[in-house]
Parts: sequence; C-alpha cells; structure tokens
Amino acid sequence: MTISDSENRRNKLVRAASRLFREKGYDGTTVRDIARAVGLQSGSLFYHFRNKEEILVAVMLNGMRRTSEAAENALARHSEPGERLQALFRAHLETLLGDLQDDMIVLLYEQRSMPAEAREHLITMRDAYERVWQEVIEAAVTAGVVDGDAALIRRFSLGALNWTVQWYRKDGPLSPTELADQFLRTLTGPARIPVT
Amino acid sequence: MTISDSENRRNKLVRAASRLFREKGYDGTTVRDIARAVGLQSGSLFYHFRNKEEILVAVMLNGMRRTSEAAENALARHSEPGERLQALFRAHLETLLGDLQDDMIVLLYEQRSMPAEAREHLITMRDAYERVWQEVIEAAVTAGVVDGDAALIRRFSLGALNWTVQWYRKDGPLSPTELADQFLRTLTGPARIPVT
DNA sequence: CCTACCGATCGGTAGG
DNA sequence: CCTACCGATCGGTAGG
Repeated sequence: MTISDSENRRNKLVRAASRLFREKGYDGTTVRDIARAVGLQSGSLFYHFRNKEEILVAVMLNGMRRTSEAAENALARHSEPGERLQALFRAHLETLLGDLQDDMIVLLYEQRSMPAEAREHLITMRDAYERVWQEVIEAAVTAGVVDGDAALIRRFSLGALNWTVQWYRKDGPLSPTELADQFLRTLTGPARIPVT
Repeated sequence: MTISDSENRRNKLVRAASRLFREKGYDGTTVRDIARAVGLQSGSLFYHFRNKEEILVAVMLNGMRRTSEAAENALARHSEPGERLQALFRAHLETLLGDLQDDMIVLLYEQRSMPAEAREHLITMRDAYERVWQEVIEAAVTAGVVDGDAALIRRFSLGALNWTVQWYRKDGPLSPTELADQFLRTLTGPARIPVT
C-alpha cells in the first residue's frame, strides 16, 4: 500500500502547522507561515485544506485520538487497580511529552479557535477519555490505593499532568515514565503502589 | 486623594482588555474591541497606551503582583508548617478563581505574546513566587506533613491548582477555599492537616 | 500546484 | 480624546 503524494504533503502540512501553532498560537500563525514551512506558495495550501480552521481540526483530532489509543492499549495489559492507575498515568504523560507534544499542546490550549461543530466532537471524545480516568480512579479508591473523592482526584491528577508541558524539558533528569511514577507516588504516599 | 479621570479610564481599559484577552486571546482581540468596550474610538486608545503590548503587560503585572501579595499576607499569619502550606494553597486558589480571574488566566496563557523585556521581569517575579512555595513545602516535608521531593510536590501542586481555571465554575458545590483544602487533603492523605 | 490578486482588517499615527 | 487615514498583512479565490 503506497501513500499518495498528496496525502504525504497533507501530513507534512499538518505537522508543520502543529509546530507553528504551538510556537506562535493559532491566531499568530499565518497560512503563509505554514505553506512556507513545506515549500509551498500560500495559495496552494487551499488545494489541501478548505480553510485554516480545517488544519487546526486535523492537529487536534490527531492529538486526542492518540491520547485515547495510548490509554486503551495501556489498560488492556493490566487488571489490578493500582497497576491500571499507574498505566494510565504513564500513558498520559508519555503521549503528552512524546513525539506528539506539539499536537498535544495545541489540543490543550487552542480549543477557543476551533469551529463549533468540531469542538463539540472533541468535547465528546474528551468526556469519554475522562470517564476512563474516572472508572480507573474509582477502582483504585475501592482497592485502597488512593483516598478521597474520585472526581477531585481525577481533576487534580490530570491538571498536574497536563501542566507538565509548561516546564518539562526532555534533557532533564526524569523520563516521562519516571515522572508519571513520581507523581503517582506523590498522590498515593510511599509504598502503596507496586514497583514494576 | 482623588483618582484622575485619565487614570480611571486607563483602569477601565485594562479591565476590559483582560476580559477580552481571556475570551478571544491576545492575538484575537483588536484594539478596536478594547476601545469599543469602554466607549472610545480606536485611535484614542493610544492616548493611554503606547501600543497594544503595553496593555497586556499591565494585565499580567496586575495578576502576578496580586498573587504574590495574597501569598505574603496569608503566610504572615501562620508559623506552623502544615498551616502555612494550607494558607498558601488557599491564597493561590482564591486569587486564581476570584475577581481577578481574567487577569490570572491571561497571565497563565499569554506569556508568548509578551515583549521580551517585560517577560523577563515577569519570570523574575514568578521565580520568586515559586521559591516561596519551595520553602513552604520543604518545611512541610521536614515536619512530616507531606512525603516526597519538594520540587516535584511544588510542580504537582501548582499544576493541579492552575489547571482549575479550565473547569472550575463559581456556581459549583465548592468555594475556592474549600477546593484548596480538598486538594491539599488529596496530597497529604486524611487527617494530617489541621482543620481550621 | 503556481501566479496574481482581492476585500477586509489590522495596529498605529498626524493633526487638531 | 476624535477624525481621518495609512501601509502592511491577513485568509482566501480565480484562472490556468
């Protein structure tokens, strides 16, 4: 199966756009910036996308889809509540700080610029993702891995994790996986989570 | 002491701008939007500010200054490590979700649009603020109120707190103060923090 | 996919 | 603080 040249070019445009949107914001990025990044004239961009918003939608859906997939795959390999919580922390942070980091940051911070219909679709996907978190945390509470209200723990955890994009450096001392484990330990207290 | 009309107008512009920057982003807000919000012609705005960036700087400094002041005032009233940590959590969230919420959200999310010199000034202020957090958390670790690495706990906590602007609703069940206490309890585990 | 272009809007200024 | 305006740039289109 070969990837058509047009599809390939489209993907390059989406990747260039996600980097630019992250650096300069959606409103601060021009269609000329994006076209230039892949060696096109600005008018040619509209052969691949109907308008600028459509590029943003592609970036966001990409980030959201990969986040959900990573969580699913990680959870499929564990059944014990503490391990599932750990797998979810790791999957989230590995996706957030991995090679899709640009998409993820745009996903977190440019919701405002989304066209209404696509934004609603994204919110539906995000709600489903948060329900997964809710269930995993509820099971962890029941098992005594963590204490407290599950919804608060979920918001507390996702907030702390999502905020890492503000300060995490790849050349720092901790990998995303190690950082996820450290954060989880902060939440559970020492020695309540299995070491794998 | 009377406030001059000009100063008053300037303040109104800053407040209108902070609301607009929060709603539509800095790049998505035009000087015409801001001027219209206080009943001015767009050209007249430049009688009060040299340029658009200067308005953003005013909003950001406002938010950062009030955050630091709130923390100082809160800490001045406590000496016991657990109480100090609680006071800091409360002060941060009360400022973040209080009547300066627009300024605070702009402060958190529009750093990119700041002119270089003012941005460096803000970073200096933020570093000082985070050092206060670091010291309070280190004291709390020493006192056994929380376990773990102080720098990680600081980032975890500030991340979780700052993220509340994404989902907190004033008409929800918890006040900012109550939410701060709940979050702190999530961090410390049950019954390690004094109830006041 | 390029060339050539358009109408709209932007931040900002001059002169009063 | 308003009027009148400017040069630059924006997202997007027509025709090939």
